[in-house]
Amino acid sequence: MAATIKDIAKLAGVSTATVSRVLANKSAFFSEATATKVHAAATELGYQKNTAAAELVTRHSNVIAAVVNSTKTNFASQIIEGIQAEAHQHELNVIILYAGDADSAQQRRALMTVIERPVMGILLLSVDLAPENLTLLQGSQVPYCFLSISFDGERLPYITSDDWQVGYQATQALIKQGHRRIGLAGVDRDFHTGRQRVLGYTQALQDAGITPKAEWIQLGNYSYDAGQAAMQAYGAQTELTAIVGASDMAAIGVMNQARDLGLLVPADLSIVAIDGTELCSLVQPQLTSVSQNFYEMGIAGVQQLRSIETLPQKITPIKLVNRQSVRMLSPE
Amino acid sequence: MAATIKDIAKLAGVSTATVSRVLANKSAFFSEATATKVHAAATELGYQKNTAAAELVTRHSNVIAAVVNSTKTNFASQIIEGIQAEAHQHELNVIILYAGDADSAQQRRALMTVIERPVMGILLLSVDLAPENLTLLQGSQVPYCFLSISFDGERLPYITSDDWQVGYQATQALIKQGHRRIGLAGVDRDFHTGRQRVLGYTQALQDAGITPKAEWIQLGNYSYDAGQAAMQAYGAQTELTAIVGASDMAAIGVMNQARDLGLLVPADLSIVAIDGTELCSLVQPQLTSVSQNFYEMGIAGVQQLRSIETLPQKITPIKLVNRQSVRMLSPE
DNA sequence: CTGTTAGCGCTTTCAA
DNA sequence: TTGAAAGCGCTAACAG
Repeated sequence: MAATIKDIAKLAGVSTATVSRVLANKSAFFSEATATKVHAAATELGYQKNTAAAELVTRHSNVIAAVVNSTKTNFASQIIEGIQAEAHQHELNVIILYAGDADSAQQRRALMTVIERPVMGILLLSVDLAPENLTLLQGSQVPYCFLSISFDGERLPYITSDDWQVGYQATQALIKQGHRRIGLAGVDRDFHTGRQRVLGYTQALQDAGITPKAEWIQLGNYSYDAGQAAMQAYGAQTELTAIVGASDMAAIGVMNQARDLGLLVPADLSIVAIDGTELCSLVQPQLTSVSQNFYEMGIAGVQQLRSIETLPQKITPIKLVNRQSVRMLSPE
Repeated sequence: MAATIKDIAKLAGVSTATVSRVLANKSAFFSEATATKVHAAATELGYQKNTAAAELVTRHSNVIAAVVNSTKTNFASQIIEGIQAEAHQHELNVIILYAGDADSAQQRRALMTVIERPVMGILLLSVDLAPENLTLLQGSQVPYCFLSISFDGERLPYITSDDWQVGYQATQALIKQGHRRIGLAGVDRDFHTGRQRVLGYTQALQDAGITPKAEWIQLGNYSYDAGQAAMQAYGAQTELTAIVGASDMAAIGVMNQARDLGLLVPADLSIVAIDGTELCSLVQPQLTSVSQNFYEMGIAGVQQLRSIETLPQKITPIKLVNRQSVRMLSPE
């Protein structure tokens, strides 16, 4: 049986109120003498505070919950690092929950575990909530903010990159190197994020006077497999000289499949990845990428939760990072 | 102000006890009629249970906390998936905390957040606890188990692979392909796990009549950088024909550095990685590995927590997975 | 089947 | 500076 403030009170010969005060360090509300007694008793009993009980009365919590869509999202860790850094700066603790990929039941489970307990806010990393779960979240009164995902009509609070720009800049980087037949591999057009990337991609081509063919865009779910499948669809004889991978994983899928088809990167095919996680510098050749600032997303997310007024949307910067997967194309 | 069972009780015209009963679905302790009334009232008020309050009285929690050493541990996600699968099977929820790499303060923070609240158990993934934090953990009365890490003298509960075997089998795999001058790159000899791997490696060589030179073993912290540094130390003119990477990351570091030195894998240098995460099939050539069963570690961890009797240690199986980074060496 | 009562461990007025 | 008392939201005897 764990010791409680009651036990301490008895041992120190004071009231529980006093114990509570010195333990909470409400200085100027107790004397040095009693403080010493109380602390002594506490250590003697190996006292561990029951924060849950305290939160029950203060109706206040210092934990932030980060809900992640799947263990496979390789950029999540960067966001989480940002969250932790900012949270710890403000004496906030963070817990992480995995909500599964597109599994409404798993999402619900994760949401429930945090909603049913006192948390000061919920950050949803790249999770596309099922409608019923969104209702649940909104009904919970807990402040929340989506990270690395955006929405169309609904006015949900989110922080992410400008996905249109992401698509545009990735494509433009290739155009600048002389490429004109450029694919886009592994995007998901079912959601806002993907649609924006497609739009940016298309616009970049059109601004260069290029009309993209429908088959240049290969849809998918941003995964390695999606990248592979896309490259298979393009085929060894593809007219494309460059491809934008919808994510790092997709880009790697494209690259490896290209190699299997006998295409060398970047000699035969240039690739730009979207995300810019450490994966890009792990593979050979290292992938040039449009890199998102995931760390800052995390920071901004915590700030959003802490701010009273909700300025619903925020955009974090992106930048092109040149590595080794793009080659300048000389005019044919 | 969120609705409580009191509100429901009032609205439904019953006692809070009854509300509690139907909401907890203690069937046979209430009539259909009242149940309907209560549920109606609950939905009308948008009631959300305060589980923290409930746990306070039942002194019971259904959440398992997984403490992970760092966001960079790339195999953690597999363990977590195992944990979740097993946990959900038993109506348990899981939360994850990051404890930082070797930062005692961060460790403490993570531990505190879970110890101060009701959790049914704590799983520590590959975290090497500072002595004072171990004391903290043990004093908390909460069941715990280490995963993917082992200890020497102390009788701490842990579940992991047989690291001696890991080292032995990785080395042996190379020997079987005709290699005799084999390095070990990126191991950390400061901890039990690393020491065991070194021992296994050494024994495998000796069993083949080979006496390893001291410089064949390059110490490090299992990271990409450690792998790179190791390969740099070996140098382009190395006598080694094969290297065991202490982790996937280390192996990739070795491989990329080797390429920078003009060495081709596996033509000039064979590599076996330890861990066998998806990283191994992402890189080119794909890395042959001694693969650990991380998913099963997660499952076993939850089972350990649920079992009354603590059978302190458990070993999960490993297996050699042949990919593309090892080449048979013809006799010179 | 249902209500009354007590109490989980803690904080916070209010009085002293 | 301290203690008594009330109560956070919930569950669990116990009695009816």
